[in-house]
Amino acid sequence: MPELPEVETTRRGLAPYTEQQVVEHVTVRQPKLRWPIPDELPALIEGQRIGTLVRRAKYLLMPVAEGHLLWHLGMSGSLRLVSPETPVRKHDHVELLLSNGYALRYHDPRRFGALLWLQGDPMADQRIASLGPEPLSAALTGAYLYEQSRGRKAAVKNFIMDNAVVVGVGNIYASEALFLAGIDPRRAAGRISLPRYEALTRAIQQVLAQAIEVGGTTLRDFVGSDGAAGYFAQQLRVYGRAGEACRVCQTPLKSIRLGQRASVFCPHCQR
DNA sequence: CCCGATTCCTGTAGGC
DNA sequence: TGCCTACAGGAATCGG
Repeated sequence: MPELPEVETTRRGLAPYTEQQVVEHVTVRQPKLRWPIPDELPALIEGQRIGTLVRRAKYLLMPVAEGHLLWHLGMSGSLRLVSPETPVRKHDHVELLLSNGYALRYHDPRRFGALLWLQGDPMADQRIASLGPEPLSAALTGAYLYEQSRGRKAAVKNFIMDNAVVVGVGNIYASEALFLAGIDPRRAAGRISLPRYEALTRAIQQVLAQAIEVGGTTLRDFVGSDGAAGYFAQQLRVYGRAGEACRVCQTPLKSIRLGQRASVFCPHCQR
């Protein structure tokens, strides 16, 4: 389940091997991803040079010629660099043959990911333009979240997972950050104080920065690596631990559903 | 505008 | 051992 740290780790791993390379050939084996891969995409990028990779939210932007490839890893997608002779696996949907001899392969069993073409300025695309601030930028502050949340009745967990509010906070990191900040995930977003949003901001930044660090050490080598998810290595405090003891107070962690997804929290530490 | 429900997909885990 | 079902979830879209 690639969240922001995994996408950032992917960007860092791929950049040295893809930037300034020419896309010699494109193979699309399965165009039916979250959105269909445009038929004209191979013709648009073959023979073109790849520029500097940029991550925005959980999107990976790859500038090529007069536009950008927009990758999204969904929840089971991965990008890896292999020798073109490496046998193609089930669910290897797209392959870019690069001028340095590497093949960039997109693998995605659940096909929740996407590969789109953005002509011209990527910021003109609605799905990019409508995104909230990056969580690790100075734009995310307690005051910002406090202001954005006034009058909103949705649960705070759903609020911080809203990409129009702040990007890159998926179920895992939302759960972990709310635990660190001591906030009950069910609380109405509009009824949480400024100091608590300041604590929540610090918690979001802490869990994401830590995960990038871990990913950076375990996923550094994308060449020939299988891209095993690095964040599993980190100590999760609540996510996936329903019924187990809270690491702080030993109270059994509770699991509820918020916005159609599992939310685990400590009923004693989070209020 | 806001918010909750639904949808896409397949591998895995748990029950029997 | 094998069949069946529930669950995992990012983000667009729709309905109230």
